[in-house]
Amino acid sequence: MRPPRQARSQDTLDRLLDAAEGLVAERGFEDTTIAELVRRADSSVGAFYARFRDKDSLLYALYERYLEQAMATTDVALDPARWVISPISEIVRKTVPFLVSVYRERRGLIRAFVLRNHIDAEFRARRERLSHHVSEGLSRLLIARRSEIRHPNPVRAAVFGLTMVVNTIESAVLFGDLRSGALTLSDDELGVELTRAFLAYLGLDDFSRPRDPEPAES
Amino acid sequence: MRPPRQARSQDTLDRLLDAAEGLVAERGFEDTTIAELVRRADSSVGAFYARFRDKDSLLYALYERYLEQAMATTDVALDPARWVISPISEIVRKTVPFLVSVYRERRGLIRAFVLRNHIDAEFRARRERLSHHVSEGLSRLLIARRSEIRHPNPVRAAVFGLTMVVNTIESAVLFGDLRSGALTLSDDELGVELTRAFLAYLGLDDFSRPRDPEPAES
DNA sequence: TGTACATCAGTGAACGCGCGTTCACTGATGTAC
DNA sequence: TGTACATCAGTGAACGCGCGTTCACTGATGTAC
Repeated sequence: MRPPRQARSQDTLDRLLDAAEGLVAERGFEDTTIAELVRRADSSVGAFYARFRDKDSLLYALYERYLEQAMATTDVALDPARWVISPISEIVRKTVPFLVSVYRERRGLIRAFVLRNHIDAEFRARRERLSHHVSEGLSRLLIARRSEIRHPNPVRAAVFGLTMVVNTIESAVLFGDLRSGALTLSDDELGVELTRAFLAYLGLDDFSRPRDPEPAES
Repeated sequence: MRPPRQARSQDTLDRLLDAAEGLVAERGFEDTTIAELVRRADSSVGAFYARFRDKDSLLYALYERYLEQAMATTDVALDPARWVISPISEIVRKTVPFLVSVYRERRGLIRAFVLRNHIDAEFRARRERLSHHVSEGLSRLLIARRSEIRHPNPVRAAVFGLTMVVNTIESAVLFGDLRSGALTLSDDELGVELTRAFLAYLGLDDFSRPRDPEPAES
């Protein structure tokens, strides 16, 4: 992507990226044509190719922009200062449903990225940066509480558990699995089951074992 | 797909399907051209269009053939007679790694189907038949052993747990996640972790809780 | 058993459609002196 | 402060490539009488 030299072209670039994000979210990348994109951005085919080498590098640019945002969101969500007095169960109970909501909000865009990831190794390499960042942040929190975890390898449990959670969110939210057929779940129910699964997999001492009954009133 | 009327054309059809399966497994559906397909099948473009309405219906035909086989495999693998004396832990411990190996063996073909599922609702509808069949079979086994399960809704646990397992196998085996980066797992390790996760999620009474020590020798 | 005709099967060159990309040109902005 | 020139920015019609699909034609197989 050639950087703009004048404010005017920076403006054009912003309009192109915004229009692209909208179109990609609505109809996917393949079904977005350059002609339609420049029409929506009030620009022109030539202006597009002055900034981008080809259509693909547009998707790369969108992905970079998205990855930056996602990393920032991760930093906030997994900031240790935010969870100082929280046990793992609370962290997971709040973080997993939040992740579901993030995927839901940017469904179309993330879907386009995931589809591309499936067939493009270069794209996967960029995602790896984000995965690594998220795994680091989550591991940091969980490892500080490793005494709660009975899984023999807490780091592996954190990373693998997160992978399972993300994969399932992707299939459910992005591709509509679990929305019909034998088992149909709302986003809330999805969050609940994923939380349960993650906690159980980590092997929390106090999870999925019958709680002690509350002390009687009298 | 127009059915053949002569043995000769049945033969051609078989060659077309076999060649197609090979090519699709090697390079995916989009990157398989009709020209290449008929060359490999020792056939011709016209012969192809005498059987198939268009390129897409070829993939549908391959999918039907695959679904039949997968259902048959499921019937064998989840046959209650095979597991009469087995507790859930044994069923899961053997079934999950088997599932990993099935995905590994037919990686390319299944990958093409999954990619198509992501963008084609008609395709998803056909998969639903298989999903349902597998869920039924698994639920049958687990429900007969429901006293082992502490998850409040054993049927949901079986179906949702299976979904998580399948999603993770797809991302790992079909798309090479977990093959580099923070966490790298072999197929065997993948099977082990998925088994652990599934059993923990079901909430088996005797799972992921420290075993009683073996009685001392003396 | 043979003949005529209908239908099935197969061939591959040619067509055509959809888009991504190029390119010749006009206008705007920056810079040297 | 003004002039000349270079570079940046923008325009959109035209091009062209890759493949899926068609179609006019030849040959093989089945069937009626």
